[in-house]
Amino acid sequence: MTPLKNASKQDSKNAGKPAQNGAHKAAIRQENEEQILAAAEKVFADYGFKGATTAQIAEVANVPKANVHYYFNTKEALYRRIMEDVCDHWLEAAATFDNSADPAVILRGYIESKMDLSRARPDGSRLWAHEIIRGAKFSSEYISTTVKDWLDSRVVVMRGWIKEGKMDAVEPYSLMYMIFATTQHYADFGRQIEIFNNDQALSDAQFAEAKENVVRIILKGVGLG
Amino acid sequence: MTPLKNASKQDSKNAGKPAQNGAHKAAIRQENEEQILAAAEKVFADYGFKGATTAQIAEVANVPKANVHYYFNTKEALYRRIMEDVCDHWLEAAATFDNSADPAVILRGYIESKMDLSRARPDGSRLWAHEIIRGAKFSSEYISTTVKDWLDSRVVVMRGWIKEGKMDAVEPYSLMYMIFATTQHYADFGRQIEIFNNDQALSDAQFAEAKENVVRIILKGVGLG
DNA sequence: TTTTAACCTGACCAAACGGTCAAGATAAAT
DNA sequence: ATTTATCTTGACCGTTTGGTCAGGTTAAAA
Repeated sequence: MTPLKNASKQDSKNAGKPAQNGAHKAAIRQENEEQILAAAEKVFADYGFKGATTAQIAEVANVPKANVHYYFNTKEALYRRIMEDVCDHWLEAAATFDNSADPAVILRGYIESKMDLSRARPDGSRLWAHEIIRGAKFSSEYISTTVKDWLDSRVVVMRGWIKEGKMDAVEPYSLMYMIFATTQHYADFGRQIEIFNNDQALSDAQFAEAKENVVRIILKGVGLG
Repeated sequence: MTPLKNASKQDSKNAGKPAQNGAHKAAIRQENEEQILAAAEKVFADYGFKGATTAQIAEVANVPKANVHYYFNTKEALYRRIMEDVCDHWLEAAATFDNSADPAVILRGYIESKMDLSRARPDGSRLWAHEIIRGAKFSSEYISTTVKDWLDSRVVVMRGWIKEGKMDAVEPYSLMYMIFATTQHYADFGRQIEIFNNDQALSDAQFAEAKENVVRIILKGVGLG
């Protein structure tokens, strides 16, 4: 499988298309691309790569189907482009996991930023879930390099905390999987939570409470409470 | 949306088909149905309802496509039948959450049985994930009745524990969502965990360690450690 | 103003889709 | 032995799929 990201943003965005345009033309292109990308993210998030159709993406984007193929040659190219965006956002959340501060502060910050990401961009999380459930066909290289390197380095940091007696001797991988799972659950299983919440989406207050509960349980659970 | 389960197991299993057969014919039917169901669970788990194709199910089951439609009239009927099985298994795990014992024992037992279910039947969990991510189109009634009733009753039990000072004052819903998310993550995101584990599925020993870590973090996290 | 390059889209295509059916094969009931 | 009911499946059907393309429109460049 080819790598998810093997070209610069600019190259992949305008694959085989002009780079320099007049202001008006450029604006048209940008607006149409954004509209199609937003629609595709929704439809892919609902049905996954195989289940989504270009016709439905076009309908949601409110453009003719042929226009979708004008801006993004193939369904796969469109999917890859969106996966890049999702990965970029994930990396932003990952960056909050620095190691310049107190373990409790670091973990809290990371959990909170992942919860916020689930709240702000649930479709990205759901799309990622589809991708992994299906076997990470498009993104296994990205996971085994970028994400794994990041994860392994955090695991080293945490083993340091454990050795220094700052944290309980829990397996860092298990802890990280728990953080991934719990934070993303609020996006991926948002519909289920909504049903449990009497068919109403969580209010901002409810979500804030959930976030605080997640932080508290995990921090205390690893001896940082 | 029609209810997921509106007929007895026997009725839906042999929908419009004979109930009494000679031993040989009955054996043939049972074997073919099992083969098709097993194949369908895999394919639906990979691609979801819309993304899965009856041709692929037939290929995995090693029967002609027409035979799939002979035993299960439509793709939807086949999907519903498998969802029923998944729900039945979930109910078994749910049953381990009794309230006749110590809170720590109860929670440990429930978490462990959910982890074991993820290990033993990952496809069922992945299929459920597809169903919810997509918006619970087929199962919203089941969730809002059977599952919600079960969940709410456990929440009441936990609020009792909190009032009696046996457990920290965490929001029970947040705790349950964390248990759902973390335990199911080992099935739904199994491929990702595999990649992090140097492209090797977790060994029995690794999984047992993960299970123990999950139990320990959660129990301590809610003051039951 | 003319030319050129980009944008737009209805109509179309081959392949894949869920589902049907007639006709043959097999086994149970008579 | 004959009838009856079930199992089996290649061939087929109408629809949907991802993708193409000719020919038109629009705006930037010359």
